[in-house]
Amino acid sequence: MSLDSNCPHGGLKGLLDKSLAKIGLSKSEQKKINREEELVDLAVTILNEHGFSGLSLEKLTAQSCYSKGTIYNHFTSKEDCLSALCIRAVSSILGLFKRAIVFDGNTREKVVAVHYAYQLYARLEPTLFMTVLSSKAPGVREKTSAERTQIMDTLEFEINNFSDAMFTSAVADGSLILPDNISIETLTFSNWAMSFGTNALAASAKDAKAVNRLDPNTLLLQNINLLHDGMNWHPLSKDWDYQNTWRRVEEEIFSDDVQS
Amino acid sequence: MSLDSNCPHGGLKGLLDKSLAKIGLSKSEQKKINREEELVDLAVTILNEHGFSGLSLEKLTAQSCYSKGTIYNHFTSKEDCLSALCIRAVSSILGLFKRAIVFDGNTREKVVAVHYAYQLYARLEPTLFMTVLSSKAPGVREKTSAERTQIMDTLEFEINNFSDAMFTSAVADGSLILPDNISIETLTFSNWAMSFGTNALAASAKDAKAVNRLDPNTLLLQNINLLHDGMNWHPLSKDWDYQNTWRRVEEEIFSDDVQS
DNA sequence: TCGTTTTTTGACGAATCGTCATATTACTTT
DNA sequence: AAAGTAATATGACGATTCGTCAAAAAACGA
Repeated sequence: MSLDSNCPHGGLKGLLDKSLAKIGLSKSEQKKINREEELVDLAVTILNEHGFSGLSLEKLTAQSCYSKGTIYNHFTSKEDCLSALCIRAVSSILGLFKRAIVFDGNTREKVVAVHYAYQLYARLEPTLFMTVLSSKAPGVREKTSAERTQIMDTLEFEINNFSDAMFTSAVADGSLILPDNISIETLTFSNWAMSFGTNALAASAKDAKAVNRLDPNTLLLQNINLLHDGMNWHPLSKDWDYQNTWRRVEEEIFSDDVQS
Repeated sequence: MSLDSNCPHGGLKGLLDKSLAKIGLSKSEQKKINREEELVDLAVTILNEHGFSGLSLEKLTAQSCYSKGTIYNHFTSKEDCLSALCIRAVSSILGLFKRAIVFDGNTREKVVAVHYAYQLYARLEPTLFMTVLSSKAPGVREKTSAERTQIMDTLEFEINNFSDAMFTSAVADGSLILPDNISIETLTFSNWAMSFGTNALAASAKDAKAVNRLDPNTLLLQNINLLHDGMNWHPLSKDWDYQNTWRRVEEEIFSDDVQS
């Protein structure tokens, strides 16, 4: 992302204030925000290099140009930092979802596109993807600052509404009829569970025989097709080539991201 | 489990050798095995009390009656210890599966019973349940001793065969016809992913709105029903009362476990 | 009983955690 | 521009954890 550094000892200090003071933000507040972004970027690097348990605020301090105190001024604890990474991850995912949903197709295809987006993120950023789960562990949540918990809740609310809306519009256009005793909320959760479960297992157990005996590229699509067929969502997979949809999503929406 | 202690400073030393020397096991080898069991028990306690990141071999040393060196004689690292917990978890789960599979019903009901067992374990031992995932993270696997990795692979193979066999017999009795391009292996994985995803999210995100707006008791059953219907597995959920199956499994097989 | 092998012990250095008194910087007022 | 005040940054510190290793103790064999 940003290669800029607010490093107090760096030579660029003050040169990059271009976008500060966008109404109501003091110089220092803006600086703090920039630095936080910078620190999260760095934390992502460390997370990818040293894995989950290798992430320490000690390392973050050492690799940044700031001191212990400053770091702890941003993150109240290692867990709080992890939650910041989680927020980064969920924001990115939501961004991908919003790109996916405009796919040109029927509602079931649009949802396939969203699942594609989810899987893409899990594949490109496997560790970051898993932070979403780890940061909800009791021990982590407790040590997360109130503000960050607030932000996470908001994000979660937004992603939930996004998902609910997909199924609501499918019901509206008649392609999906809610099964007995199954609510929109349940469908949102079913889709989330299947997609999360598939991606999590595919990522972390990819060496296991249960996983590597399967084709990773179409794993999620097959699972999602089974689920959507079970919801009796038209057109059913026997009547529509969702493999083709999958390819189209890749080409038409995410071709740039796949290369990287 | 075992309340016995092989503690070198304890007063019971040597009193409990009853079952030693079952062909080929020397006294000391047997002692080591007993102690390992004892240590894993203790590690489970610590894991449940202090959570995932609170588990340290330091604490294990302090709370056991052994010294640092002895502990490190059993577990080459904290991660190796975590893998031992994972093995404990998977063994327990496999045990529950074997109890569930004899449920008196059709093949789809039997699989529902197995999913019930999985969910039961996730509910009774949430942290231990999650070790199965955490212990597959790259950083953990690398630091796990070769012998333990071997054991985990064996267990995984066994649980996989168990699952494959369920679907094979469903195909054999005609209730399930394999959809196009869908293999037994894929079905095993789909079921695993859905069940794991549901249980993991239900456990770790139970405070989140996406989850707590739903009924936790039937969450998994609903998701599994959608999946099995999608597989076109007879009898379909519209033609059979799987809620009743769910209750029967609870009463007839796991009533003792539910209380505890 | 004595000597050899194996196991156990706990002290150690390195890394990490989170805190806090002090130093520095930024902002305001004159 | 200088002085004063408020906000921020610094890094030393004690506590905890990690994993190692030489020495002590126990187990074993003759």
